[in-house]
Amino acid sequence: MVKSNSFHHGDLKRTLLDVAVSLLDQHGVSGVTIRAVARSAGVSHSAPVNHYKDRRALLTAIAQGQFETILKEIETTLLEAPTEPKDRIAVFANTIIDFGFKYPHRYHLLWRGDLIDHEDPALLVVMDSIYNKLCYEIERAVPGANVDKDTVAVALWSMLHGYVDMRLSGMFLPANDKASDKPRRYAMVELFLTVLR
Amino acid sequence: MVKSNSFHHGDLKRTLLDVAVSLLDQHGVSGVTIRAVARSAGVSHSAPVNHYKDRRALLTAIAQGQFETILKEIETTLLEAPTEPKDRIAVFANTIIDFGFKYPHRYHLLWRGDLIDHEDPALLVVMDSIYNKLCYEIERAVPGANVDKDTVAVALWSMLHGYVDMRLSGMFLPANDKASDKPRRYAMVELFLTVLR
DNA sequence: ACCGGATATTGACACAGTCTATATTGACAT
DNA sequence: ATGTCAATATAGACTGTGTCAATATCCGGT
Repeated sequence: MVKSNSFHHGDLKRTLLDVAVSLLDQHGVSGVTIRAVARSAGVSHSAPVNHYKDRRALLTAIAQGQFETILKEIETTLLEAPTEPKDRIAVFANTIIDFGFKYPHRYHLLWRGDLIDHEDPALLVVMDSIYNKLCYEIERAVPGANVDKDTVAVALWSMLHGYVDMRLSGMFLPANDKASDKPRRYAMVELFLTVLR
Repeated sequence: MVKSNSFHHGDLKRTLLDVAVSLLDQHGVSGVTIRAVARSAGVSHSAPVNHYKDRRALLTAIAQGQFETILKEIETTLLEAPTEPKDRIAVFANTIIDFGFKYPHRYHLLWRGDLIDHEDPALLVVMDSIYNKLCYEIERAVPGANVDKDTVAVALWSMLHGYVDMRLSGMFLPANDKASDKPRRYAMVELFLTVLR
């Protein structure tokens, strides 16, 4: 049941989530407290517990939603991407890096295993979807080659995550992200793609 | 001034640091609170302020010490490493990955730019030392090649950090870290090294 | 009309970081 | 030895947090 219920507050659950993302963008994850979210939504400090039992549950919901956004972005971009395998693999890289730089605090939250529930089924589903899509494109790129597809996928995603994470942390400054021309690409990604073939 | 002072407590500053690292290993960074450290050192909750003005200052000191440990480990290992450039580059990879798996909570702290002072001079010095050492070995590996050394260095370190960070976060499970035989190497690292030449 | 479950509020508790005021200690000059 | 001063340690207070329990309020169905 639980249709689009309207009570004191029309669909507070959704409102809480939106407000939480907004606070996240503005102040980072430390600014996303149950009480701050409640304040910002105009409800009592204890109202959110009916919709998210924990701070952890709230943050997990945010993460899940953001992973879904990334997945959707990858899917739509792939629709109009070239058929050249390396171009398609670059779509993953570009999407992830761009998302990280555009929404630094959201990106950081995605990998805060200490703050979110990394066993959450919905979360695992969407992460697996992204990973499997990546593996599929890698398989297309090097059909019979004697490289382990999982190794390539993990190595690539590791590089992407590590780069974004270190850059966003403010601790890794050597600025060298000159993107090249046509379809925007990062030098690092192009370098990595030379391992294929 | 400030020789090895002994007051109520012989060298409390050092004791606080040791206790903090111990708490970090046991309970993660969230367990390293000023008050918990003070309790564990047997002093009042406000005593640490004389040595570390902040929680941030304390955590920064921990991070700096750990980076120095890593640097020292790399240096000593390089002394008895083969002269083959790829082997020497692998020393960086192995040291960082191994450290991460051995001390997960310490590793995580190293990149928590929101918790430590990433402008701290001592911190920057040791990080630069590691980075420059890595660049030096990369330069040796591909002397005149038309690849940007910084791009390679950043790409490699990104991959290492991303891999360790995702594995430690508990959110990236595809287990594929089969190390190969001789000098222990990670498949991912070997894959990456194929981009050189 | 009313009843039950979902939803929201209020208040309390323990813990955190940080600040201020105060007390203690040790070294050093007199 | 005495007194002074800075470094060091303590105690207390303030605000903010997550979480829980008790209570109040509203909605949909009977």
